[in-house]
Amino acid sequence: MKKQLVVLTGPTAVGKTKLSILLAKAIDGEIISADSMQVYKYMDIGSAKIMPEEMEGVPHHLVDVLDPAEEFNVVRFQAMAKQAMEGIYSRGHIPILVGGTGFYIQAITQDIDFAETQVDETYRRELEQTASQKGAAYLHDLLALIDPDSAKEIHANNVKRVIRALEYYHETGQPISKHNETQRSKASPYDLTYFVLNDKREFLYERINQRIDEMLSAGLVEEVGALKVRGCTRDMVSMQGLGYKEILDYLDGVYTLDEAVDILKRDTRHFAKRQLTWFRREKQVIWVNKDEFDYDNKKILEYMMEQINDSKYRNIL
RNA sequence: GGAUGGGUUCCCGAGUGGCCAAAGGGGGCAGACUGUAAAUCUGUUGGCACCGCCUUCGAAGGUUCGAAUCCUUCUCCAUCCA
Repeated sequence: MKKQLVVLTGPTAVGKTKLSILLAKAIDGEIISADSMQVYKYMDIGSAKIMPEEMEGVPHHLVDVLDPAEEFNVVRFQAMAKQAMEGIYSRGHIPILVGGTGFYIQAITQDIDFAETQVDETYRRELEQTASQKGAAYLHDLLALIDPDSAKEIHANNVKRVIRALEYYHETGQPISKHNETQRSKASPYDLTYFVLNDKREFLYERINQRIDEMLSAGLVEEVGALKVRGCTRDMVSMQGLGYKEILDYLDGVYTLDEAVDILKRDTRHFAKRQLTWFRREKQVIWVNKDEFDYDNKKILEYMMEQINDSKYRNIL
């Protein structure tokens, strides 16, 4: 029998965190954060991290556990999340995956099998250098030689993904396109209920702008300044987070504060759009449009409970 | 009151007689995504009955086979002189 798993996601600033607490209490769940930034310590304001007093006693996992200098990626997330889930199941609780990183969620719900190879940093750097010296097209041609399918799918300008495809072949001797294909066709090993909380686009954008203003008055600049003093630099994964990279640029004199804030707001809006695109593509998601519930979390929760109770039936279909 | 520069598609901004529904950028919208994913990348952006037609370049007239581009008047903005 499949184990139960609940996912609560949605675009940034839509209100996932608050709802997640209600949900966790209602189903006796524990929360696993599926968020690439909230894992990091000292990054509270910019990542809109939930604070201990807001948790209301609901156990949270993968929040505030890594140092900003540490690298984080899907594979690591997957391993940590799976481990947390084991603990949760053993306690007889239901894991609730909460967060906006669609890829991370997919890594769990589809149980993607990432080849357990070691990333060869030297090779990666080599490819990066080749790209900057001989151009993206050259690298893409290289990929076409060993994995024409991937070359067809990945745009030449998307250097990061071209590099990963090349890297994958280098590590495994297999084309990544083939690997992707087999992974894609897998069914979820969980009794899954996957919610996407959403709101009207204009309201969402408004909330994003508003939230960033709040972050600023809560001391975002100071937070980033402190990280800088700590030795955080742009090339760290943690400093690629929205709010961090822009404010870092401001502190480095690349932009004025106003410019940095405008860019941050815009990029966050763009991000929200990308998230939505991702979720639209996911199968078996249950869209929860806030306006259809009069923006009443109680009504939303009621609906979610129904869906969770129906999930067993639904997952057999 | 006078002089000069200027009003271009959602915004900024090129365009100075045909190759202009109009470069480029931004924003918006849409999409991709299987070890950096809050990353990275792509497409599209006047309307339609869409290989063609219609509406657009401050407004109204005019010149011309033909105008966003030339002329006239008006109007608004900016700067300068009074």
